[in-house]
Parts: sequence; structure tokens; C-alpha cells
Amino acid sequence: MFPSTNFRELCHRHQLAATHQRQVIYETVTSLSGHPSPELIYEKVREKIPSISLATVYKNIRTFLDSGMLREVSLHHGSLRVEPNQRPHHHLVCIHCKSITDFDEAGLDPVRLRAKPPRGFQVQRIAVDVLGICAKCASKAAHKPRKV
Amino acid sequence: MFPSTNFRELCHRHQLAATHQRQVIYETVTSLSGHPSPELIYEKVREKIPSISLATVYKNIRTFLDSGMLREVSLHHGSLRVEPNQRPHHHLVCIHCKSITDFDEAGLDPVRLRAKPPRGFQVQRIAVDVLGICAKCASKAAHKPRKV
DNA sequence: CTAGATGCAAACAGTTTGCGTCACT
DNA sequence: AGTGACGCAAACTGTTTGCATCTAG
Repeated sequence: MFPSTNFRELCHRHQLAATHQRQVIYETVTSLSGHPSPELIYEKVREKIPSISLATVYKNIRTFLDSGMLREVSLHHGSLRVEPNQRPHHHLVCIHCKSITDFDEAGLDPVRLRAKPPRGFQVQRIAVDVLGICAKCASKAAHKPRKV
Repeated sequence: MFPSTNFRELCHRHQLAATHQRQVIYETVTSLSGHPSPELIYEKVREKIPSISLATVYKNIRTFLDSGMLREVSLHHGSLRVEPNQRPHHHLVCIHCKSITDFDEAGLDPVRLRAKPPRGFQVQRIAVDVLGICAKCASKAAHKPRKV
């Protein structure tokens, strides 16, 4: 979608100031494998900028997520959520208000593994999240789009 | 799988003492719709047992999750996790150690909505979590099985 | 020049733990 | 009777905020 580009342009497209801290945080994240936590990102960034503040790392991760420059592994709802619905179902998750709505399994083509999962991973079940904008948020927000 | 049953039997099957608090917490959760947080469950339970402690609610939610009597909406990893992998992919999630491994989109039959999602929900993307036991945990645990 | 970014410390929210007492089995 | 559950308060972890200073545009 976007041609290959440098960090300044990327920030400009998202209307963000291209600061040194931001660049190092962003490049650190994209260079990492796995699914790093803010704390781990902070550690790695400090190797480049020892004086950086943890708050700056948090603020910028949030900024990147909000602008769509980065994505989080799964939307977190601040606290643990218990699932009272015992029937097989999936979830509709709103990326704005983070509301979760159940979605019957029958509304989705059956999800099946095409390939064996790697190296002895024993599958127990498959959970599907349909991510998007709920009706309520869609109506009040003709404005800001947001990636997920 | 299980015949309809009462709370005492349910606890017995999971080797848990059937206390009054436990019963009220469990029945409160299963009577709720949506995806309640511990705080909300606490509020509701206090309507029945005003003297109950928040710690008891937390301890028992944890107990229910660990025993498989209840399930959580999505495994939470304690902290926010950033996704550096920009390619379309899904996740293999271990229910024991909570490790997350990327799983290429091609390893799964394409996931498609069969029905229109309800009431003007605008779908942006579909995220699939394959839940199970990773090889590492499987080897060291011939023992305790656990539901997810 | 000015809006917005940084760094620090303090505040917060959510969750867990230690421990004395009480209740289920 | 003994093991484990409860209730309370204190501790902890992860994250956000207020504010003074600095910097990109």
C-alpha cells in the first residue's frame, strides 16, 4: 500500500513530530521478534538512549497504536473478562470502544487448520475475533478512521 | 458432555470445597450476560453477600479459570503486547505458559463470514487464535490437563 | 515562536499475598 | 480434626498523569 519509506515521512503521514526518541522506539519495536511488552521495549531502547524515560516509551507506544503505525497483539480491556456464555461462539470486538459481542459459531464458515501446526503444538480450540467498528461508534464517528 | 448437575457435584468433580461464597460467585457469573470484569462480579455478588471480600472474588475467579469451570474471554498476558510482525498472520497461544507464536495465514483455510455481522458492525479484519498446549509444556506436563 | 514532546515523580487501577480466623469434608 | 477457604490490609505490577523544560516544525 505504502511505498517503502523512511521514518520522517511515516510520521508526517500520521501527523506526528519525528523525534529521535520516537524513531528509536519505532525501529526497536519493528526489529524485535515475538510480541514485546512495554517493559521489554524500554530495556532495548535504553541501549540506544540510556536517558529515556519509561513514560516516554509508554506514551509513544500508545501514540503508535492510536495512529495505526503499530498494532497490539490482542485488544486488552484493562481487566480480565470472564466468559459466562458456555456455547461455542466467537467475538465481535469494536476497536474504538472495545466492546465485545458474542457471535454464533454458525455465522462463520468452519475454521480449520490446513497445515499441521508446528512442532507438537496440541490444538484445543480455535477462537476467532472479528475486529471492526460497532454501530454505535460508526454513527458518532464519521471522522477519525483507525487501523487495527 | 456433563449431565445437568448441581453446584456441589460440579465442585466435587473439580476437587474444590463447595462453599457458599463460591456458589454465589459461580452462579452470579453464569447468570450475567456480556463479559464481566472481576469488579463487576464483585458488585453483583455483594448484593447477595454484602460482607464478601474482593480478594475472595479474585481468588475464586482464578480458581474457576484454573480448574476449567470458567473460561476467560481472551488469555491476558499481564501487560500489553505489541505486534512487530506486519505480515498477515494468526497466533498459536499456549494456555499453560501463555506464549504466543505467529502462524502464517496460509496455514489456515481462509476465514470468511457466512452471515452478515449484526446491526451495522463494520468488519475490518479477522484475528484467529489457535489455543492449545505448546510442545514445551506438553512434554513437561503429562499430568494436569486444563480446559480453555 | 509555539504546539507538542520529553523526563521525572507521584498517582492510579487491577490484582495478588500474608496471615489470623473460620468452615467444609 | 485437619486442610483449605475467607476477610482484611498491605504489597505489587503495569500504566497514566501533572507539570516544568525542551525541541521540531
